[in-house]
Amino acid sequence: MDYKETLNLPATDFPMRGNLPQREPEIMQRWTELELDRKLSEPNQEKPNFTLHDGPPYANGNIHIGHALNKILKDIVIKSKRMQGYYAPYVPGWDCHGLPIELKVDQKLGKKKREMTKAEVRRECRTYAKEWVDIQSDEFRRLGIFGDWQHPYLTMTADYEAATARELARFAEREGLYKGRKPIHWCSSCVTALAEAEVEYEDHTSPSIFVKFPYQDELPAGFDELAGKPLSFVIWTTTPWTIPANLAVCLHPELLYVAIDTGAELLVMAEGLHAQVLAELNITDFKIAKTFQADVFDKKECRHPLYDRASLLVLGDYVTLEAGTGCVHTAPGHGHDDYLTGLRYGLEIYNPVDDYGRYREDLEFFGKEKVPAVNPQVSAKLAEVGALLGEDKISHSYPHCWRCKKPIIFRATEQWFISMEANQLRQKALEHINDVQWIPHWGRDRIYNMIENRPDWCISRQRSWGVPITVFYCGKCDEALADGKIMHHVADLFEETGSDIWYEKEAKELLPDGTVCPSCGHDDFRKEMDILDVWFDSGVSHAAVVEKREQLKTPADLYLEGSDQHRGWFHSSLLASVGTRDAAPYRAVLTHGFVLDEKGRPMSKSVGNVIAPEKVIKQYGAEILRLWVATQDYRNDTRVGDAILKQVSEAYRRIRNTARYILGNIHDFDPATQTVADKDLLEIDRWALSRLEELVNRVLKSYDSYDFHVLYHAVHNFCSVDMSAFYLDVLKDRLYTSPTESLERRSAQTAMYRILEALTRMMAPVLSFTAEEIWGFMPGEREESIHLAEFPSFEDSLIDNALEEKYERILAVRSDVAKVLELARAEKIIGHSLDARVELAADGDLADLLKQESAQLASLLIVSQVEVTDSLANATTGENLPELKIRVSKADGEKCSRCWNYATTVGEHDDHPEICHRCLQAIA
RNA sequence: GGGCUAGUAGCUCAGCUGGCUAGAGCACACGACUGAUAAUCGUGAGGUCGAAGGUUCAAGUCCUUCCUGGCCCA
Repeated sequence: MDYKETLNLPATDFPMRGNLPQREPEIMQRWTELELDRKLSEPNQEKPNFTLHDGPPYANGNIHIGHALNKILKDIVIKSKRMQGYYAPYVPGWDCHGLPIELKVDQKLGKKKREMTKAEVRRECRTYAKEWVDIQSDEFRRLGIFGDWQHPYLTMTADYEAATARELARFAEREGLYKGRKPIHWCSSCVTALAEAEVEYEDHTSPSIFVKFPYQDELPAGFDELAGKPLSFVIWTTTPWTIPANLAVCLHPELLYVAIDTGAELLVMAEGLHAQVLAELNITDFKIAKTFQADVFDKKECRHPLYDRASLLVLGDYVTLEAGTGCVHTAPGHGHDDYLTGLRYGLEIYNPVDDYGRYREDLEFFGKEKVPAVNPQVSAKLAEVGALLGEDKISHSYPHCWRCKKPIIFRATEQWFISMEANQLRQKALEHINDVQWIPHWGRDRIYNMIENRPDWCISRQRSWGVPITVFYCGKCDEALADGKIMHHVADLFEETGSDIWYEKEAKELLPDGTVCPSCGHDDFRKEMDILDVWFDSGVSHAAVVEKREQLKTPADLYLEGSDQHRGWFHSSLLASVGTRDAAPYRAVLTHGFVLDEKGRPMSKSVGNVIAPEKVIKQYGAEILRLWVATQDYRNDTRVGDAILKQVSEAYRRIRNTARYILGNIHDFDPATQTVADKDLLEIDRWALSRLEELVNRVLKSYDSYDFHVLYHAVHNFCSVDMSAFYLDVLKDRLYTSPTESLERRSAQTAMYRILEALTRMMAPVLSFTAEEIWGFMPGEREESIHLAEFPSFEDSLIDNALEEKYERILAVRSDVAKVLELARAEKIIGHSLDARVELAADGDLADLLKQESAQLASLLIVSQVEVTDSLANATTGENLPELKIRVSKADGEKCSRCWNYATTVGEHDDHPEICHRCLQAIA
């Protein structure tokens, strides 16, 4: 007789292999049919609201693995919050304005662009951005990200642009907006400002000159020995044309300087550079008159070598000994450091160069001359007045225009700024930083230091694809009209048609009727043609999105982005919100690190180590990418590569197979009618549920603290160690051989059902596809999607510590026995563990435990017989438990052909000579 | 150069306020099973906790310096 027919073996259609690349789209189809995105986005007043506000990715290009990490993390947060009973809507957004898109469109249009109006070019940009929004939207959804994909926010829609303009108006109303000057890259040939991305660096030969700046102030105390001879500070520059704009000479506050006595005069330069400089200047006959620290010269005056004005001595940390003299020529209108130094010392941001690269007409000696062609004349003039110490040529890397390939210059231009000091913006922002929970905590220091030291926020860009700065200029007196009320009026116009109207209508059509210039009374205006920095666009999303959408709560509970956003979005959002609302836009900020390759290097096309999400999805499935996110401690940098993904797939397989095995064993279980009450459960089943409850506790806490990798390891270990290697293995005998309706079988099924049910719920935020798949195979009544269900609640009462301690000891015995079984296996005494008979002896407590548990030990050890005795000769001593003695031999009796246990009762019955007594009863 | 940050077995992670031979899973090697089978079970081998100093009865855990990475600035 074939006794296999009498067994209850696992049976399920749940496939062992995930086949994720094919199956995931099918599951997504089901989600679409269930309208999950809509159901989960619908406003809900009954549940507490949890608002995670999405930081908008830039709408250009396919998503990369960093986007995937970011969105999956957000999705895990959203789903876990929802499963904890919150209403947690997710409104995805995109950053649509800005230079990269404008440049791409430029490229696409080519020469055609010259015949197009700004408004037409902007329409092209809009179309381009929308295309990428749609592509990225599909890519994100393919990752299993849930959200209101039908109603995302885009920074280029009319309502958003109107909101942006309003926030700018608010700054204007509070007098936080002002016009100032700042040096930017400028191409005099193209007559245009250039962004950093449009600048190419190439080798270029420049003049190299040393110039004396005569000291004209009183000597500091203790410098008497320098009196009597002319004293000069020596600077070095490769841009003689900026000398006319010089306003200062910068020294390092801590480096040592020397005064060199050449006989006729005294020259000051850094101590660490003097030998080199004097050699270049061919000065051989000198002595060091004095060595000193330069800070005593702070704010003393030199005289400009050409003009009748002072050049201030100032201090700056950025002065180095790499080149030059350690005394740095400073023209605040022509250099970045110079500019910042100028701001610190209250110097004019002076720029005598016009849009075409010509000196202003009134500049003495060089009026109307073109820079940098004027260089030789400047040198000659310096020589003429005796200020030129030396002249040479140098080849170095120099910025060039990417379009016309000509060298560019750095020159101060008129720009719009948000003041960090007006309304104490800086001070308030720093205070509000402390109201926010920064995760990890060091995010606080990071952003604090940045806000503390940053200059005023330059918000203007000389471009067209963006929100216009809604300011007018008087056509007569050129006074800027940055009036809050008028700016709100323009914002109202944007609300209807978008900001394109700025480019389509005349100033007077945009202004309220009867507007006149407050300073001259004139009524003819022109529009500002600069646009806003895109960081301002995204920085006001709290106003444009969170405050406006009824599903969202303000301030948002969480912003979650990469740690680069301390400088980016967290930063601009904080300033935009504090500047207009005196409050931070977020309660908590969570950051993740960057995705590196397997060796820890940043990914780049040139290195060829880029891992595209698309490829991972094709090869492994989006689920593996999601699980990968959960394996990593994302607060630090994370790594990804083939080996790591393979490892994640293996972990996935383990979890999937655990679920499959349980499904196979509960296929005939009806939870509504066959559940065994807690008090009637077998002991080991209660143990399993106790372990489960500890897992539930751990997992819920991990979701709460966003420690997803902790929960991943906990779940994986539970599946591998508690379930697969012990509980489910031990259960096999009972499940397969016990009568279908027996308490033994139903008790095991009750436990397994509850375990899988809880496990599935807990994994759903991470393994969103697989959890749904399992959910569909579970017996019993349930929500139509796992994503409409909630987490299991933690029941402290289900944890039985005494029981767990007992099983911990039994597991230690089991581990020691396994080692001895392995020895017996090596000696060919046994093959399968059921071939074995185990004798045990122990001292003290352990002896009591073994005797007490002797009846179920064979089952727990998965051997045919266990005998507990008081002492054992020729036995092996336990490694975990030195008080334990173990002896293994071939089991007594014959192997039962039904349950495969050895028993002396096999052969006792004439009708069923091949099976044991226990099986005989089971099939009776 | 500055701000922030990381460095524990091949990989992913534990290791709380310093205290038992530094743990887990995976991968690897070897073996078992063939009633979880493109699965499952067992055993084993892997770490001078980035390096060097120091504090302490005691340091992966505290301090100093250095090395190698990452992000953001310059």
